[in-house]
Amino acid sequence: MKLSNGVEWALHSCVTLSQSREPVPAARLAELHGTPPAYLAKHLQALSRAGIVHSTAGQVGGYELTRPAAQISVLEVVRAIDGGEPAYRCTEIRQRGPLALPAERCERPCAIARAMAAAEDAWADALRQVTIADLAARIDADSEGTAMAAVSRWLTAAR
Amino acid sequence: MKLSNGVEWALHSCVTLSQSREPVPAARLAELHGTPPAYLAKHLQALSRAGIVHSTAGQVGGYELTRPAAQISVLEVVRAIDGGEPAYRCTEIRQRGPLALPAERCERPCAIARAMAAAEDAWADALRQVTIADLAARIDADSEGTAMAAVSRWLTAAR
DNA sequence: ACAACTCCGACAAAAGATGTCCGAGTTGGA
DNA sequence: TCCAACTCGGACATCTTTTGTCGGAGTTGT
Repeated sequence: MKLSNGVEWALHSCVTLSQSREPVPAARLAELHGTPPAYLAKHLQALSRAGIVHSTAGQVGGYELTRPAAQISVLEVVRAIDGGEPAYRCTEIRQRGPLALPAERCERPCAIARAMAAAEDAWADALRQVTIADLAARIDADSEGTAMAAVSRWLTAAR
Repeated sequence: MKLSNGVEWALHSCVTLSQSREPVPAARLAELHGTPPAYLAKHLQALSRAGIVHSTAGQVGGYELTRPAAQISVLEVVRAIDGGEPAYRCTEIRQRGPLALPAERCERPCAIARAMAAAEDAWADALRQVTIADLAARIDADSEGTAMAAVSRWLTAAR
């Protein structure tokens, strides 16, 4: 079970975007994070499709959050990048082989699938309760209140 | 984020093994579950390396559980197949780019990594509380007490 | 001692993720 | 009104991971 690497870049990008009210180009975000520019842009497109960020073209274009950072959960970002499909998907083993069950007795999911789904629900709930604003606040607290100000300063100064 | 397909086969195999006190060959399990025999054997080897099952060679050989099914958690099986590495692993973005933090201020994990790790802990806790015996009992309950008996009967009869 | 059965690690094929490129559209200025 | 520069967006290679397969080594019962 491996999570796409772009999830990390997307989360950092959202935290960065929460510190700027002007649109930020993808190339600027890539420079700040030290990532391949074109590939980061690909993931930002996924965020745009999910309705998390809004893209404006043109000379002063770029990406910006569609909502306040406190209303964007980490789960939303992860789902946008990684896709909403569950990590464990049942192949319905019980309907194959010499002891195959008839399809009419398989309306409820398999007990194994239920257990795996419950675990994934717990994982999703944990991510749903954390917002982008929370992440920004925690990162700021880790650096004693200097990190977010530095990001905001760099975003406007580099223009 | 995708979980290996072999996890499902391994869990079903463990439930099946819990119903037999004699060793069961990998080919027999593959026939029962309708899976590629050689590939299932590969995953059973992983379970053997993790100390969950014990393999005996020879004419009447096969796989059997090393412990009572009530003492084997689902998490153990998942970890044995999928590997214990966390799904989200931090690339330390904060140490790259123009606003890179010095390494000595990065002893604690990044706030984003902490949030993701907490979610994975919740996922692992959910799977740790379910045992192979629980799965067998639930599958049996779903089929009104006929499934496990049928498995046990098929395992001995097909010999 | 033999023969048959088992597991086990090394070898290909397929899929997904990663990374890159150029075109379409839009905006600001002349 | 036109132009030029900048932006995003989807289509195109490259690469790692997963999936799947095979024959060999070892062990057990006859």
